[in-house]
Amino acid sequence: MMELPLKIKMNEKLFLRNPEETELGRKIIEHSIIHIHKIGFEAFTFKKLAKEIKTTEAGIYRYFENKHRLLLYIVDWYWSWQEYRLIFQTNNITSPEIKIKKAIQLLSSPVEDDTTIDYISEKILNEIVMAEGAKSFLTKHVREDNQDKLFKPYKDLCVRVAGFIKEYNPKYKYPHSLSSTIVEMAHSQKFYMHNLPSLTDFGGAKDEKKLVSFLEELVFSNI
Amino acid sequence: MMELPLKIKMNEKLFLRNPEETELGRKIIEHSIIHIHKIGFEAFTFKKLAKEIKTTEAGIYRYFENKHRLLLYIVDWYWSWQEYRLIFQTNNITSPEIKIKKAIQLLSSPVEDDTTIDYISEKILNEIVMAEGAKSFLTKHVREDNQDKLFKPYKDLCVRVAGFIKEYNPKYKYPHSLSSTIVEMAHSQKFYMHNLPSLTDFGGAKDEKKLVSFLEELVFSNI
DNA sequence: TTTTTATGATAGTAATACTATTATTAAAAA
DNA sequence: TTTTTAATAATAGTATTACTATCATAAAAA
Repeated sequence: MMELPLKIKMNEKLFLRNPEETELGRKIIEHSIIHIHKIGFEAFTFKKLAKEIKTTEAGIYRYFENKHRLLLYIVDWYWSWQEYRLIFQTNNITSPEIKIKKAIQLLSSPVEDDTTIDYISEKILNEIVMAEGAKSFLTKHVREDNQDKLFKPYKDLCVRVAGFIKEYNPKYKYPHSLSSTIVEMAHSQKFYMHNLPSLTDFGGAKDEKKLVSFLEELVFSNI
Repeated sequence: MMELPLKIKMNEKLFLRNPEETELGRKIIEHSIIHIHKIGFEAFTFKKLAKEIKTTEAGIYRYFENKHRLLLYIVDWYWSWQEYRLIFQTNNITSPEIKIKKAIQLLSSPVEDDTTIDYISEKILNEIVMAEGAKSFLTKHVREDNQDKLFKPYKDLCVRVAGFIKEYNPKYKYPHSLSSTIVEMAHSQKFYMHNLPSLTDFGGAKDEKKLVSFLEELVFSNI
């Protein structure tokens, strides 16, 4: 796959100090991804992360208000990156069918590291989003967070896919719900596949192709 | 709707002392539901709950190892109750089409309190499952919990609905994935509807009917 | 009646989720 | 170059969380 310079503009409310701009900030992002992936979001603390990157707890608090904001930051980054990939891969394609298929494939296939941003591992980030992503919005403060546009990247991606669906069939009544179903299922079915396989029909490890078929059938028999 | 005596057998690994059997135990369940609903699972603590029901923190720890187990307990209770309702409502129905429709309706429609168990509010429980349910399995110890059969009620329900799908069309390749998609979407689309409406096509408050139509179309155009 | 069982009251600990202060250092502005 | 600013390191401190432990007492079962 072709690579190109990538700069994702993040919502300023996510952080206190922009982590992209400093060495320490980038280290925080890099190692929070590794660390959350390793021990899980509940066990993850700023103190542990500080130790790992040889800074102090207070040092990390200068960048992020709390660990939930940091999770939102990396999850938002992930969805922005996915939308960026989708825009790139569907560019110049006119057929809505192919665009939808591209979207499904992009969201379902195993993620490989994109080397353009060296301090973020997209592969690990993808696993975090599968396992912890829902925690970014399953809180008592969803609505305030939503008003602060903190879910914009996820919503933008869903709206884009919903747009493809509308192009394919302008009369279909539930493009947004179908779109969020695809995006969510692409991630949660994979989580189930690895952890609660009886909730899926994808037993083996190499069954991402079946997941793609499932989602494609789900969409195209509908619209 | 007709009511009948209801006794749900809970997995013994969920608790240290069976909460159904004592006054204090039932109070713990009753008020944990109310309290988690009110302040959210992250802010919920045994100390706060203890104060509410005029017992001590240590008193609650005699029943549950930690708050995650308590969440699992009430979430499991919910899915057992839903499966029970589904069994009851599809009893003597032979048409798989009608059974699937019943399932969708049961899972999507607003929940009313079932008065047979006076210390559990199914209506509130349903809202908890929409907002916090995923946290029961989005942990680093999913697999051990799964081995301990702690997700059995959820899986049983999905397997039952998958069975209806197989009855309807034995050749359909993804009955389990489609089933878990329905069950999950019935809950998460409602959550979105109230909190992140742009991810759905259900704007108004009274749009549960549209959700039912969306899910029915999703299933029947597929199988 | 004795023994078991459940609860209440209280204490204590390590870890978490922060906030605050001061000193040091590096980079930018004057 | 000097001075100012900005970023980080080092340290301390607090309230809350997530538990464990102990002992007394009341109620129920044997």
